Amino acid sequence: MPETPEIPRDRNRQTDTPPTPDPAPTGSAYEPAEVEEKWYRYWEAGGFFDAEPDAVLEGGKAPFVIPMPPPNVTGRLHMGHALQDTVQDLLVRFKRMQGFEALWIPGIDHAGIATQNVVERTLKKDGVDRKAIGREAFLEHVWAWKEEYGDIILQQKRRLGDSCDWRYERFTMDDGLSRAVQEVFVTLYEQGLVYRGDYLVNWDPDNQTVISNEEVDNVERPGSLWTVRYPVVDDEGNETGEAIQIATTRPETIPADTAVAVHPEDERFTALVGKRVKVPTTGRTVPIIADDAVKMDFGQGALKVTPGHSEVDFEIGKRHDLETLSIMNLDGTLNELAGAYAGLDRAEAKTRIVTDLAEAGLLVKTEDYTVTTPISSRSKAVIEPLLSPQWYVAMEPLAKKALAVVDDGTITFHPSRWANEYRRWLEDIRDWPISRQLWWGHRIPVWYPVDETGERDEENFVVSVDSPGEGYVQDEDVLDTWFSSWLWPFATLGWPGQTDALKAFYPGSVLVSGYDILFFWIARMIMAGTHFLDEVPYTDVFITGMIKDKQGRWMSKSLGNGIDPLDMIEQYGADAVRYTLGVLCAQGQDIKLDPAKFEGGRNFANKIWNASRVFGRFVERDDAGRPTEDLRRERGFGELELAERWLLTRLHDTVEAVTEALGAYRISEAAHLAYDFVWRDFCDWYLEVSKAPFGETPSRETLALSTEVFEQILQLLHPFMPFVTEELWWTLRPREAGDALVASSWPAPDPAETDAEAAQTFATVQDLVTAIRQVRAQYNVPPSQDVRALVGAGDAATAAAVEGAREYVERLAGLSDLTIGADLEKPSASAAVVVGAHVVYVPLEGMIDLDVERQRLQKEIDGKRGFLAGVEKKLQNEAFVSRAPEAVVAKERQKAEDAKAEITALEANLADLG
RNA sequence: GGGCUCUUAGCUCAGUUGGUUAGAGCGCAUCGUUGACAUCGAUGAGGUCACUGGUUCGAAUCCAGUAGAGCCCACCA
Repeated sequence: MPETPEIPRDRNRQTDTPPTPDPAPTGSAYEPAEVEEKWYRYWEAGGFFDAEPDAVLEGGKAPFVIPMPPPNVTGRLHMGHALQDTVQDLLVRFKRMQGFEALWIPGIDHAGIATQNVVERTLKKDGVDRKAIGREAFLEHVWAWKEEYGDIILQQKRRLGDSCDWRYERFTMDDGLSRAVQEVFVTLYEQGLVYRGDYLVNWDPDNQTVISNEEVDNVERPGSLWTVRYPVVDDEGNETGEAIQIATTRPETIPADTAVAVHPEDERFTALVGKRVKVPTTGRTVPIIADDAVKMDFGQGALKVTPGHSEVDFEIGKRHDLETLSIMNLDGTLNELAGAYAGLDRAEAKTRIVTDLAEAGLLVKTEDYTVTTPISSRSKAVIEPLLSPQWYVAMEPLAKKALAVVDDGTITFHPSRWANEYRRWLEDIRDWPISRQLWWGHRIPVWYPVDETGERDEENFVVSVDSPGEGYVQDEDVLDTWFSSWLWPFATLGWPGQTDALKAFYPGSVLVSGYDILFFWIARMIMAGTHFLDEVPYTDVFITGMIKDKQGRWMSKSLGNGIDPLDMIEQYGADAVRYTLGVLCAQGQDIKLDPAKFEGGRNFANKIWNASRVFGRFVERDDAGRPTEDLRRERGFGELELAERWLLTRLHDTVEAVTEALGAYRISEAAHLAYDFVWRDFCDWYLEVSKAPFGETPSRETLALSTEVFEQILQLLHPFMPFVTEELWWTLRPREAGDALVASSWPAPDPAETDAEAAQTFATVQDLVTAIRQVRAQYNVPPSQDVRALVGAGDAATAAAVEGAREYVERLAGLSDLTIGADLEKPSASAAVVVGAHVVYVPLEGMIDLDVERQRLQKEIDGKRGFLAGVEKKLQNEAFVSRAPEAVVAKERQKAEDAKAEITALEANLADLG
């Protein structure tokens, strides 16, 4: 049995003193570099990311599990990782705070071809040739390379703040996973789902390996379409003078033709079917056959059949029992079957053959033609369809199960349209060629008997994890990289061992990935999970958009348009990068990324930092700078001031909305909601209103409430911006060691501490303040100059409400005097603004230009009238009043009334101006 | 050849089941250095939601079509 991975069982939360936060920041700007590293070290060493099977199995905690898409061992962190990791970490931290036993499993993929190429190139620089040193020595080099560079990307992920449980870290080539891979191969073979087949494969002549369909890109390229004469011959082999014209884009494969095909219903050729033609460039004659696959309207209506080098032709060949000639070597040169062209590279051969055809008078014409060319997505080499024996997985039985779990809703895709893509692929799936002609990878567990001469018996192989014993040699090939990564969600937990980790954390919760590996990986993981464990690997799949450059192009080395996330972290801070990516992560559209966008995140982090200083500097501290006093609110909700009741109400609503949005993977929305609350509500209004006047210390009650709300702000923002929030967390009040923000609970404001009426009143205050500021701006009243204002309230009750908020309005609008009354005498030479049920007069003796004010009022009145007209038209519409819901109609009526009152007030003021 | 997505302010994009006078960030304009923050504050300008038609009392939102942009599948040699 494979080794069960060693996962420590004790939660090891640090009890040492946590790092010292900067207690009384003196600079005006937040410096992320100083705080990020120390907190990450504290979190990791303190075991704050640890997830324990026992907590689930015995503690009754609900698990939340995300398998990290393992980055390639050759990889460096790029923006795609940064985006996906941000989402994953956000979810993991959020769920962890919500009380889930949250596990994010990290690891690395061995990335067969990519790694082999990298190491091969490195060796070549030192003059070492892979083939010369042999398999064993080469693999030693690869392992050495892996040991040296293999975990760079995981270190980089730490910079981003990834809260993985690193104790679970795995590598797709480690012992446990290797064992799992081999067993899966054997199991599938025993189930009849792995087989060896001799078919046309996608051959990459550069890397000299087969690749799967998914690894091939079809690229349109300018090329040529040549029309070639194939002379018809009689039974004796003499040319009859007739000929069939054939259009082809691949004249270099002519020597491998084994038939010429026409459509059975094509009357132009009916008489010729059954006769033979002479294949140009070779003396061979081949039959003219009839097959449905031929398109009558393409070229001259006749097709050369080359079963050894074309998939369609291969199928035709099977139907007509044609010979399959393979004229190409594995390196893309032609072999001896190509006669005179043997030894030439395929491109060279093409040119030569065209020239020779022309000389022989067999070339009818050459046309420009756009050729769809298969390209290896990795090496960019033109793929050659070649006949080659390979190992395959029969996919249909696996696909059926994987389809069922999406159809029945066990797995949900976000956004849902990806489920359709997924279905489309699975419903029309082809068998998966899994063998690769590489050295770096999982060796195929197939053993061939060898005789004394060393001859391998290809027929009587044994499929087994371990060698059957003396006299057997193992298959030289390795398995496709994806054949190990499709086991990732459970192999990382110790499968096929029945470990506690597996019991506790399988099935997982969410997979976050880009759509680029939907087929490669996501779909196959679901197949593997449902097939081998009878359970889905996760219930939710969140598909992110792909990161493009500013102009919408893919980021690539050749274009040099990549943005290095580490540079961005250095420049703006990890929190800024994370927050910005969170904002941009809306509903799976691709993201055009301009590095300047990170400024927004940086500014937000800075804003939070500075906000804490408004009240944070009044917190008493010891010599080490730690807060010594635990300020707690003593007043009940009802005793709080208006602004405080409003703030708590907004906090409650915001937390609720953010929680809901995160739960539904609406990351961008959650980010915006939190931002608005922190910046607009907390900073712009609450802090401005509650700030102590110059030279005064705010009351303890004010400090207590500010601390309380800010603490929840930090919790709310922590999944987005873990570093700055953790740093500030320790500056608010004395905390026990280990009482870190990362381990705190997701905020849950008391629904009883909300007050819709207070919120309404405060909104009126905001409107009044804004209105007065508008007047000040309109008339360029400098902030240093105090003005008076008069608020005429509609009735005594609203007047009283505004009276209660008098101080706010005075302070925020810069008023020297505020008169409030239900029935005010309007001062002369004043600007008038209507705010809901209130009219605000701002006396501007000497500052006001009556003409300008008249114009402004008229414009305002016209606007309101236009609006009113629209509303009244709606209300006069019998159909609207009778068919629209009552609430909607009532709302419209209210709008009309408000507009009328506002117009009346404004008109009165206009009249007063004379 | 099939399928999917996108088109909303100068730019980049939000807009959940159809009901706001259509929003944000950046940019732009005007004003602002007394103790959180100029990585800031206040105020403002800026949109017939690609186009056409339909459904509906009501459409940026639903349906059909048109035009652009992009992506994914597919054996037209």
